[in-house]
Amino acid sequence: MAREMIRQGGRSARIQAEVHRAVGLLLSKMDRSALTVPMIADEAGVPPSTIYRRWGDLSDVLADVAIARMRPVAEPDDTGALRSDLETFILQYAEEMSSKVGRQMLLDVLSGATDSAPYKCCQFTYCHLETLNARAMSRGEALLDIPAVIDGVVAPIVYHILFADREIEPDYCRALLARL
Amino acid sequence: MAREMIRQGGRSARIQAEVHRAVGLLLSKMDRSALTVPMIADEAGVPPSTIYRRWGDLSDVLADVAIARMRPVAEPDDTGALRSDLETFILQYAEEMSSKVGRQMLLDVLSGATDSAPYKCCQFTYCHLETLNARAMSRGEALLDIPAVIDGVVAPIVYHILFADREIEPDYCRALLARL
DNA sequence: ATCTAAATGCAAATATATTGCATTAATCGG
DNA sequence: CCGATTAATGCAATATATTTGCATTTAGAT
Repeated sequence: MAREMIRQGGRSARIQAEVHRAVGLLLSKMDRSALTVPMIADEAGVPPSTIYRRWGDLSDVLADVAIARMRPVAEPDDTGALRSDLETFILQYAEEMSSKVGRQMLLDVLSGATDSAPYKCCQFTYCHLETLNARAMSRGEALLDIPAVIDGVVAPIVYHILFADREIEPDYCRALLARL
Repeated sequence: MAREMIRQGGRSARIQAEVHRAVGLLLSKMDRSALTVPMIADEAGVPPSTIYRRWGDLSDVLADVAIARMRPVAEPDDTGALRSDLETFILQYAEEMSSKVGRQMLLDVLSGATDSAPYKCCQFTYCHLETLNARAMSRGEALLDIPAVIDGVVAPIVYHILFADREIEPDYCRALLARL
């Protein structure tokens, strides 16, 4: 349903913020699988029908919240060299996503009805890497082959998080990086 | 809920089969997002409560059906050499999973309440590759590094299918294989 | 300030999910 | 093969969630 609001101001924005806050609060107190739309509505102080109309269903609300939470709030750390910038970013990414809530956020983004959400989500990663490249460029370093980093490092990490077939330790991430 | 039946025979097995058949039929006729448990129950000729009790909820039923459909029914094709065996398998895997229903099956398996389903699902791939290795061994060929194939080929394919950030063409798959 | 249509709130109607209890039938021990 | 045991089912009642029509509010534009 409506990801982009047609009306930006006042009440509409307030409800969006309240719903996001409510979901965040509830997720911190209870299991995701127990969450319901009426619950969120109650916590946010709006009638359930408002949520159903604006978002569609529970999975859409959760996808919307998840992508909002994944949106980068700050520039990636500047460690002085591309190689360490990349390692820092990858280790942080792996740590965030391999937690229970991280994996669930990924699944929420992927399972929502909004076709563009998964694409947006991986664009966040892409943009991060472009920032590292821009920095490297200003330092005169060789640049990353971004698709190669995605395929060779990010993809295996995400794969093993989603399929839960191995732990994601820092050493494993470093080994993937070393293969580049 | 109950993935493994305690009672294997007669009615119980018949209901399981009927529910799987019903889901398959309905999925071929309508959109996944429109599917409901009462609908499946009606098509399968059982009361909805039976489905709720045995599986839990809709996402569990779909995960169960998806993993059953992904379970390999036959040995992978034998093309006479490991390299071509692997290429054949990968191209086939990519084609099956990159379709709309393939992507949805992956998500159903990953999102279901059964913790073991995602693991089982990627074990199917792992076993396939082991079969190729066993064959290669009998031919006296060098063996695949299976984790490297998963990380270097399968993971990027799955990543791009799930995040829908690029088409999965055969040439792309071949390029991934070439990097090994 | 006024107008217009999007967004909301409310409540009724509908659909879905849960649960207790009686019944059926798969499995086990003889 | 037969009866005993109990998991699994079917049914119906109940609780919960979702959808919808309509009046009202309000953001954004003129």
